[in-house]
Amino acid sequence: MATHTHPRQNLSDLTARLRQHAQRITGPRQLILEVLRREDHPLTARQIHGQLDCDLATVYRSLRLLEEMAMVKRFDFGDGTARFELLGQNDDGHHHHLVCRECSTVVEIGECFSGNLEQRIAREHGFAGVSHRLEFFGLCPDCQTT
Amino acid sequence: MATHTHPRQNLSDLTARLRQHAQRITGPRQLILEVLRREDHPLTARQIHGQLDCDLATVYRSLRLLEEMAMVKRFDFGDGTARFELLGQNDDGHHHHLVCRECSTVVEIGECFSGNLEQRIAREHGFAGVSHRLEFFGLCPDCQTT
DNA sequence: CCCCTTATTGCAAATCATTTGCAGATAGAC
DNA sequence: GTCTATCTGCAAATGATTTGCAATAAGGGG
Repeated sequence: MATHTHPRQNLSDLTARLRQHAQRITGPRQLILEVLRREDHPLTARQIHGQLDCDLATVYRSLRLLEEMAMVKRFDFGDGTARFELLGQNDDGHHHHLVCRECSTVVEIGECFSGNLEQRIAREHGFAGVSHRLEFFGLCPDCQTT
Repeated sequence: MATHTHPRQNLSDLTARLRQHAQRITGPRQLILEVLRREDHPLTARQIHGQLDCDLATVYRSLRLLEEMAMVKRFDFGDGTARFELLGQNDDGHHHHLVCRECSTVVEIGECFSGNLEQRIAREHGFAGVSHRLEFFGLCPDCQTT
């Protein structure tokens, strides 16, 4: 099954990480972390906001902060809306997704192509610090039968 | 060097393709094709509009049309702005880019990981018609020295 | 070559995701 | 409890992209 990467960390671990960065532990931030912890798939800011009682702008601000602290990772499925996932303590969050073109179901993909390709591309073009963004799209089992 | 895929097709070839789809050959459309043909890297709608004398909305509408006709391909570098490239006659446009995080210079990448990975992922999760989106990001030679 | 129908354009206003200014609220140090 | 820098809520701004609508132009038919 979806081998997700969240060690199901508890809230106090999360707030501790927040505190380390000299950030305040506010109500909204705890709520956002709870929502992200509860769901194990990428959520949009709007989806998170829907399960909360705070301003949408605060959700965006908090997500941005959490992203800078490497507590959440931002994903882009090319539909013009960013998705966010909680990152584990020592998780660099490098993984990809398989997204259904029809119903937007998301499956997490652990695998990736060999790092060789990336290194070769970097070398060939003289680029440094090369990373990549990779997502898969297709029709999920349910949507095929429809 | 950038082995780009444009066969440097001429305008009449392009308008012929337009005509085949029962679309009218209008001034703006010809202009947009000319701009895309001249530049061999992905352009934003705004950049295209900057080299033209027609409404920005028309540029968006035309690009969407051309995309549906598979004459241009849309790319997403994750900065919230779509880029467009002209496609060759029998080009499916499948290639990737290496984008400089600093100056946004774009290098076209012909290579891709083996299709095996994609097929295995599709099979493992029961998805059909799986495709992928892959872009590389890094620091170009110029921006490293700065 | 003109006419007519229909596709297309320009313009302005609408959307949508996301950001920002600012005044009032509140964590957390003392 | 006080105090101050950090947050939040709210409203307005931004930027990419889309859309409604009346005016315009492409291209087939005569």
